[in-house]
Amino acid sequence: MSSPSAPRRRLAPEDREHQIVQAAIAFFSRHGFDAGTRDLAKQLGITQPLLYRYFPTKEALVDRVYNEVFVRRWNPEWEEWLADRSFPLADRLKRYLKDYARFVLRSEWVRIFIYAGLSRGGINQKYLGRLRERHFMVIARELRHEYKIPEPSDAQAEDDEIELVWAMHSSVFYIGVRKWIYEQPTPRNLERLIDLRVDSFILGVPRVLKSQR
Amino acid sequence: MSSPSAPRRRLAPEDREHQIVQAAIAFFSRHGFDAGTRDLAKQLGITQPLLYRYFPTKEALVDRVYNEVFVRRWNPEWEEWLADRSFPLADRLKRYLKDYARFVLRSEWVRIFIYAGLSRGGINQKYLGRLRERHFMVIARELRHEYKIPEPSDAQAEDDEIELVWAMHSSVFYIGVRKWIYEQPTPRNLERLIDLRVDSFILGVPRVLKSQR
DNA sequence: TATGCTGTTTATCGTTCGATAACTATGGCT
DNA sequence: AGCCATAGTTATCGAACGATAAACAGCATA
Repeated sequence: MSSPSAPRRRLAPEDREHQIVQAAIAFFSRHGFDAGTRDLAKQLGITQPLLYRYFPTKEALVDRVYNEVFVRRWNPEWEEWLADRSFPLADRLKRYLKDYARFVLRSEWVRIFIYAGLSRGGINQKYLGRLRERHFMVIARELRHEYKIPEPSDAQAEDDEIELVWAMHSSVFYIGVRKWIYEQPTPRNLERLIDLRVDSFILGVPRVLKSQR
Repeated sequence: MSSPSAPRRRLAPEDREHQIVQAAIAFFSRHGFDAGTRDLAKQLGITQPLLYRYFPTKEALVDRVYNEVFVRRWNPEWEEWLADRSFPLADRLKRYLKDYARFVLRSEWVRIFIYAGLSRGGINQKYLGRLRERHFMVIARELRHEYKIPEPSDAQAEDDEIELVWAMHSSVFYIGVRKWIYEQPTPRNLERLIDLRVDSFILGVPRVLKSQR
């Protein structure tokens, strides 16, 4: 609770704006983007019209939230880790997925990503395209290299590879869905879950791909 | 479009109620449960207050939608298929997952399930509990039997099994998330995707579990 | 200490929401 | 053919929404 008569505090515009965006991320990720601007303002300890000094419409604030969450915070090192052949692929995958999970398996990220898909079809497609191009394709290539798998002969075989990467990758993200969307209890040590998934991926997928060719 | 002046049609109450529920499933799954009752009524070609003759509140209608989608339509044969040792486990898993996918990988089901989690924490926990008890535990047991894996020694080892089943199972459901939430193009033949996932599961998971014990 | 810019609040508008009450008219029945 | 129970409509309420205009007040500057 704030004090009974909160003193009116003047902030520098960039500070206030940053504060609003951060609060909006937490607020909308919890209550959805249909939640009211008055409740958001109350959470900030400011009045509702003040939001409109910093954002012309609610829509603009929502756009800002999406951008803040998806466009920023993307670690360019991930791609380098995955391609670094001085480590076994299993280790690279574990390192990558653990850091990626640390970044993405948070309440706000998971929920906003899902909200985005539900209410604005296509807003996460840019993100997913980047994921496919910069991570999945690299993983597929490295997998072929390390396990001497023939190059895909046709588009079908190419899809198969990506699909199996999707399966492993999404099974990690889905841990976040279980926790933050379904509110299910999740095994405490995430690193172990990732190790298990990567190990079974490494043991299973190369043999499946070889048997297909 | 309906004709300019639609004649007022009187339906038997049970017919009208059924019609409303079906339309509500389609409508709310597309636009979310915050969408207005007036638009739903328009889609039905009736007026908004008529909805309140059949459901006391919007909340009641929403509850009805959840029940219709999750509680009904559950094939009890699934559990039998999974436990039927006259077939190899791989075949059982493929048969089960393909039928389960046919049931669950539809726009309304996927979207309503996700909406349910987002706005009503815990409403899908009953469903997920059933999934765990009746499918995941059976799969884990059959896996141990077919691949001569020692019984789990502690709760940790038990969780590991379930987690690896989760990984495969969720990677199938996630195909629906990609298609109906992210609106991504998805490889046309779903059966092949399931075959790939099950094969890599069967090749990878037993070896991971054995190496853990 | 007085001034002026501007960050912030109060008051309020028009719209849309879920929900209720009163009126209308359909179609099975005698 | 006429009756009447009730399915369905029209009209409307109060609350909550996004957004705007005008009044207020904190704080750097002089």
